[in-house]
Amino acid sequence: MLDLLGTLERTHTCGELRAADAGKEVVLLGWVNRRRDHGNLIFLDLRDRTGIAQVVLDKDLGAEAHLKAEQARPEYVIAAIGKVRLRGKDVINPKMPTGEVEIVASEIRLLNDSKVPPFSPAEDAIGNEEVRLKYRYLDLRRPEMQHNFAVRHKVALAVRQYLSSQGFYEIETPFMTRSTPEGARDYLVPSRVHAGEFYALPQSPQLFKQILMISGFDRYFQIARCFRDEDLRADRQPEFTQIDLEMTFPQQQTVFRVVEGFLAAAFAAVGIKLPTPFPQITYDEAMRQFGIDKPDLRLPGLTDVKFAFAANDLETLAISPGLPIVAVRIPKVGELSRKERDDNRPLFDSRKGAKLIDDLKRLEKSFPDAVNKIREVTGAQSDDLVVLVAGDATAQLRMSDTKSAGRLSEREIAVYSAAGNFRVELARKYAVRHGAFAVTEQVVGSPERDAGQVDGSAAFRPIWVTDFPMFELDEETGRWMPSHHPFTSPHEEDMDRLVSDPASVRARYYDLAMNGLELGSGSIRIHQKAVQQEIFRALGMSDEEAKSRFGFFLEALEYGTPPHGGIALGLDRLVMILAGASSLREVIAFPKTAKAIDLMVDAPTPVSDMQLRELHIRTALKS
RNA sequence: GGGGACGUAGCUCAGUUGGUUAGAGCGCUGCCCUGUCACGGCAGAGGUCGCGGGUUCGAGCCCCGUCGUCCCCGCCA
Repeated sequence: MLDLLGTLERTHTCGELRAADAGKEVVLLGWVNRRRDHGNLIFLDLRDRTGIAQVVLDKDLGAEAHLKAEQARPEYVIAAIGKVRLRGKDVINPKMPTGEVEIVASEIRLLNDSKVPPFSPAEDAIGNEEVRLKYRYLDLRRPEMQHNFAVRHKVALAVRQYLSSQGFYEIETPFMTRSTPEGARDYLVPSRVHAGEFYALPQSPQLFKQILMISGFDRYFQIARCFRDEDLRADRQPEFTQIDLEMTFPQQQTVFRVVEGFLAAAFAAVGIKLPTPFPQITYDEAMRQFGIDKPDLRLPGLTDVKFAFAANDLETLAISPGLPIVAVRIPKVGELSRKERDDNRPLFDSRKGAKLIDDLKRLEKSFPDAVNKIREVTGAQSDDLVVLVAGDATAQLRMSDTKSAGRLSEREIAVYSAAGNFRVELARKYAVRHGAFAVTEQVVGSPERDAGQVDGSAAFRPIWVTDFPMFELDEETGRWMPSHHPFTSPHEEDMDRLVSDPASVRARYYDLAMNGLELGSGSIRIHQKAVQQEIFRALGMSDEEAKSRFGFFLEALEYGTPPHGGIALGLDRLVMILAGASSLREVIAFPKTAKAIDLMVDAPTPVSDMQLRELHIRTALKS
């Protein structure tokens, strides 16, 4: 028989009781985490969001309460009414925050029972994502998940407070909008009223926020849901949340200061000091130093070692003399065995003409001076792993090697990124040995975070990457594509090369990377209609096409559009970093599987013919 | 669209060269137990080996197909 709550009210949460509360009459409400039944003495661990408290039932002190406790099972919802008591010295549990006290219950009410759960929220070790996602409410009861969402809440709140203090208005934009067939695939919403027509869910509020600037709101932000119908990854969900902001009259640095401000506030909210300002690097420099546009600064970058070789060395080694030679150094990994090197070979991408030299010992036999210089210039300690990446002189490639004004050529980028990606792979594989990632885990898991400010300067390494190329060549179509989106402003002094040398045009586009993850990207936008039209043309879009897709926006640009710019940061990814999680699913309450299915509500589903008829839709499925 | 890993009790997993009645730990049920906190002790229940087909005297194990979960490539302006 279940009991009624009646007029009972909670006096304390389970996690808050301390020695100072001894003697208080309390009412605790929560879930039975565990029951330890000693016969005439029963211990119930009562759990709520705040923690766990031990409730004691002594048959001699109350047979009725004891009987209720005997009936209680894991995940029953109960009320424990009684008195807080200091535990005896020998039965204090130092592992629990509430371990110095216990509640001697005079009454237990069983408010609800529970089937035996498919897995226990009380257990630390949890597997099988399928079961976790199906019974998501049980999974979310686990303290770890509760913690992740506490972090998420605190971060979102800190961001709102900071941005509000800087004059930003939070303004919502529509979920049902128009499809703009660039970029990712849209999720579509059929219109009942307009047969055969569809709304699209926004991939981002991009054009709306620009129009809010045209509308004179000066500074806008939104914690905005975005939708992209593309295949999933551990760090990609079909719907995700961005901290989206836009402001009028910004310099790039203005945007940076705002973002640094709210990130520092967000980190502070979870007890971590994040130093500002963040370092900045241009895209070209990032490629040269890290071989990737989202550098992980927790490990050393690439080192240019071309100087160490003479021209005929390169010939002997079949290395392209015109391409860079860089060293990848991973500290403390030690010398690799033949087998380890063979195992690592598939992690190296040689498809675009990059060549890996991973046996420095062997190289040293023929080129002792070169290897010496390399060890010196990379600052390699004796237990550091060093490998070389260069251009393969024997590679047959149909890739343009034309350099445009001062920028990296495609083949140079190919060598750098082969090295950069290999660096990331090695870093991931040998994380235990180099220990650079453990620093982050330590800070994330540090219990001192609640008390005060933990130094995050070594654990979290943000960096701004600036001056991306305006366009990228689409290898399939041979068309120039915008690196970011077509509303990004080119550098004013590069404008005259839009047609003559598009590859050399730099965009006022910037990324924020942290620990090798892309956290966000933004740009200073185009605010003059003529420039916007020119960009559309450079992208191979006819004026008619531009008008039919973005006519409303081009028109808005005609009515006094102020210079403006902004950025969007992935809230889910940010929380993932701060929670020390390895998947977005750990920080999204109701995520979808890799096939974009919600296992709890079982979505998507077929709908009735009636519904389809109203929407003027017929499915093309073969039955 | 492609590649890889996994799928055996409610959960985590073992299962040898294809061979009799498929195991362990946790959980669950019952009984015992007054200081446990991953309580302990005794006894017990619990299996469509993801699903379908094939090979074989015989399949959890081999083959083909299929479904699901995860990771990656493509994709994600």
